[in-house]
Amino acid sequence: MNNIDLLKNLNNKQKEVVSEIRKNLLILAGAGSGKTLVLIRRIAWLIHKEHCSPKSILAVTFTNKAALELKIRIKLLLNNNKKSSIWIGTFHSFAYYLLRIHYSEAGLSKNFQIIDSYDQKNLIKRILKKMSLKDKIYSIENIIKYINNFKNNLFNNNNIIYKNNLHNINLSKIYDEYQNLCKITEVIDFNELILCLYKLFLNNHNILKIYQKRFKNILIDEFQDTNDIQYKLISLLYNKYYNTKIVLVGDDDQSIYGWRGAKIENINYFLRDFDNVKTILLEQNYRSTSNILNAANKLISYNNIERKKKLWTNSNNGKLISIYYALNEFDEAEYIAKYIKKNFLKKNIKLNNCAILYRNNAQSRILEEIMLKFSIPYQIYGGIRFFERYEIKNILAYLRLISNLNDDNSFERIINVPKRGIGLNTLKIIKFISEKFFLTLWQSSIYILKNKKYLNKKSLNSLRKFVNLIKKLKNNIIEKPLSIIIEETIKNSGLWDMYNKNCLSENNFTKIDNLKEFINAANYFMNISLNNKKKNNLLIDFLSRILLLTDDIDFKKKNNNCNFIQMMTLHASKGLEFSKVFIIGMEEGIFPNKISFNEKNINEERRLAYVGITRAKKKLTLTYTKNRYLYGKEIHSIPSRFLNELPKNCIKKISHLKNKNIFIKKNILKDKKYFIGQNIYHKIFGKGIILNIEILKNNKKLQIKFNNKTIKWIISDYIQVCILK
DNA sequence: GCCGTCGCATTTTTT
DNA sequence: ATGCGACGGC
Repeated sequence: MNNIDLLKNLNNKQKEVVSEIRKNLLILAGAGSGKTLVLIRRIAWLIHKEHCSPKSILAVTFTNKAALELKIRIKLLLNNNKKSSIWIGTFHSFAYYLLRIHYSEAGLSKNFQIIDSYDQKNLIKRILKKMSLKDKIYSIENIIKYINNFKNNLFNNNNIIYKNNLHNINLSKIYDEYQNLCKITEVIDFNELILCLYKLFLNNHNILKIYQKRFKNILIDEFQDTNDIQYKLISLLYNKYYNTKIVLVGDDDQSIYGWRGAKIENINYFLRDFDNVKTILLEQNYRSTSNILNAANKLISYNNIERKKKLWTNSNNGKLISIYYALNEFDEAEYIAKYIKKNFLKKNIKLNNCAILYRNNAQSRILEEIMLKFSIPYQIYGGIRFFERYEIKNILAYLRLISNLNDDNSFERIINVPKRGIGLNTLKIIKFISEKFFLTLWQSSIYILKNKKYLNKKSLNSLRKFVNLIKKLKNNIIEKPLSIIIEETIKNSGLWDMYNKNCLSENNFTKIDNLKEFINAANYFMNISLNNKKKNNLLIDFLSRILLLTDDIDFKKKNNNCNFIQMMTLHASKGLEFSKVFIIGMEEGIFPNKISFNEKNINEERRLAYVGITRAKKKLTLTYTKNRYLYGKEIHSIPSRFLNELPKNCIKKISHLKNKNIFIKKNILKDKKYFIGQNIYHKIFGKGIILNIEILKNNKKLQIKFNNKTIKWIISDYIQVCILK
């Protein structure tokens, strides 16, 4: 391999990225500008042209999927069958990897486990219950935000200050208790992973030095989505006297994780804090038609922020962007289903290159329903992930408990699953003792079994049975392969029987299926870690690793050759591309989401729309509805402001609403019903539209927006249905 | 201790 | 519409 190959088919800017090795680089890479290709070529360049050791390269991606893609493509390019020693992964897996090695210097226990956001929530719930704080300020969402912000911003929690000082005191009490419980149950959360590594480096210069010396080439992808602590971590790893070279790749227009603490400003900080930085703009888009690109550019220009770059393309106009106005979300889904039938299935065109994107996961439900009805094969990314399923959580809890008896989270989860006669009262006693003597729930149970006075005979018996079961399961794991351990734990714990008993019910059938799938996952994991030296740690490693892998390694045989339409949230679509893209629910309140109706957040929503639009290569369809069911009620929707921000010459509007309106009107008149969005007439106030309906005893109360823009609640008796064209 | 029922609140995005 | 917590009857 020579340098000519590595620069082949690249534009001048791209060539610069691949071959400029004397400077730190800030690459502002627009959507579809060949970013991944360039990254891969650069890594190859470092190895082949500059003779850097693969071990000197650290490549951090945002998701595991991106990491996997990078790994595969590099392997292909390097034509190398050996296991590559380039370190590629997410910040979280990087932190995990190092903390496993340096656990003791980091102040962690040897077998520490990671908790995901679900466990985090449970833990906080338990703390709140214990402290009996009921105020709305102590809602779980708020507490999670507080704790995560606290960690992401290195304890500078300036943005959360409540007027009432008691709140601050309580919040910090909750925080301390949370940290304390994590410590004694030997678990750490996602943010703590990064924070812990940061502190490790900060307090142990000898360790930091090892990695500064090793990682001379640092590449960070999706830099716009890094947070404070990640930025600090990068800064620590960088040592100009060791000649470290950093390449940051990002796109300020695609920053969509502000709610998770991501700071676009990091891009500017990098320019401010680092020497010898060269900024390179990748502005040529190789993905989309110019209609799609123009629409994206126009839309994002409404953010009124100075634009660092502007995408352009050589490709032709292509098809117009369709905007479909649907009656409601069912009509919306049916339109897509019919489109797919007509343009894909009947023509035998594969669906893989086709995606439906939505703002929130709940929107996928109707889609699923309709796709099933029209027999269109689909595949959903995200949503309830495999490892978040109830049955999987249960087996995970058993495995975690037997590898760490002090894992209270897991203990509490499965002490009575399946039912074994240990109810709330027994649990209360166990908790009471644990608090009194500063014991974990497991230790407390042992204590109670010794000092029989705390429980009656029946309860004691049930508890003893449980403790013995766990001991038996624990003894069983010695000297056995991982998948066998898991299989036997599923069977011996009683979980299998619990779901198998009435497997006639569809629900339990899939649950059993998922458990089998979980065993497969363990097998898969065993195979890829075959060269691991220590078998004892395999279970512990497996349990933590899978939490970090949640997003993409869906063990349900994802086969790219299969013919499925892809469905996912806009967030999940980042970094992907499809020939044909639908974005649904283009309505105020949904997209942009109503929680984001302020300037800062609206900008992020707009960037999200930008991300969605730029996923499309050839054809884009946006849909919105007239009415939508929300929280069990039908509401009248208002078209998303983003629709108005698209250039008129790039779009084409489609609606079959007129026909549908007439059809419905007939029904309504027959049933004497009112519906939201219906046009009505009032003797005094004139014409108006129904916004909301409330049912009274004998008639209905209607909220109506009249043509003079006033909104009133009116009893239905005084209203006449008005037939409009 | 278990199970069914009622009423209440809750709907953003994810490593 | 769904899901969770509280409550009461068995």
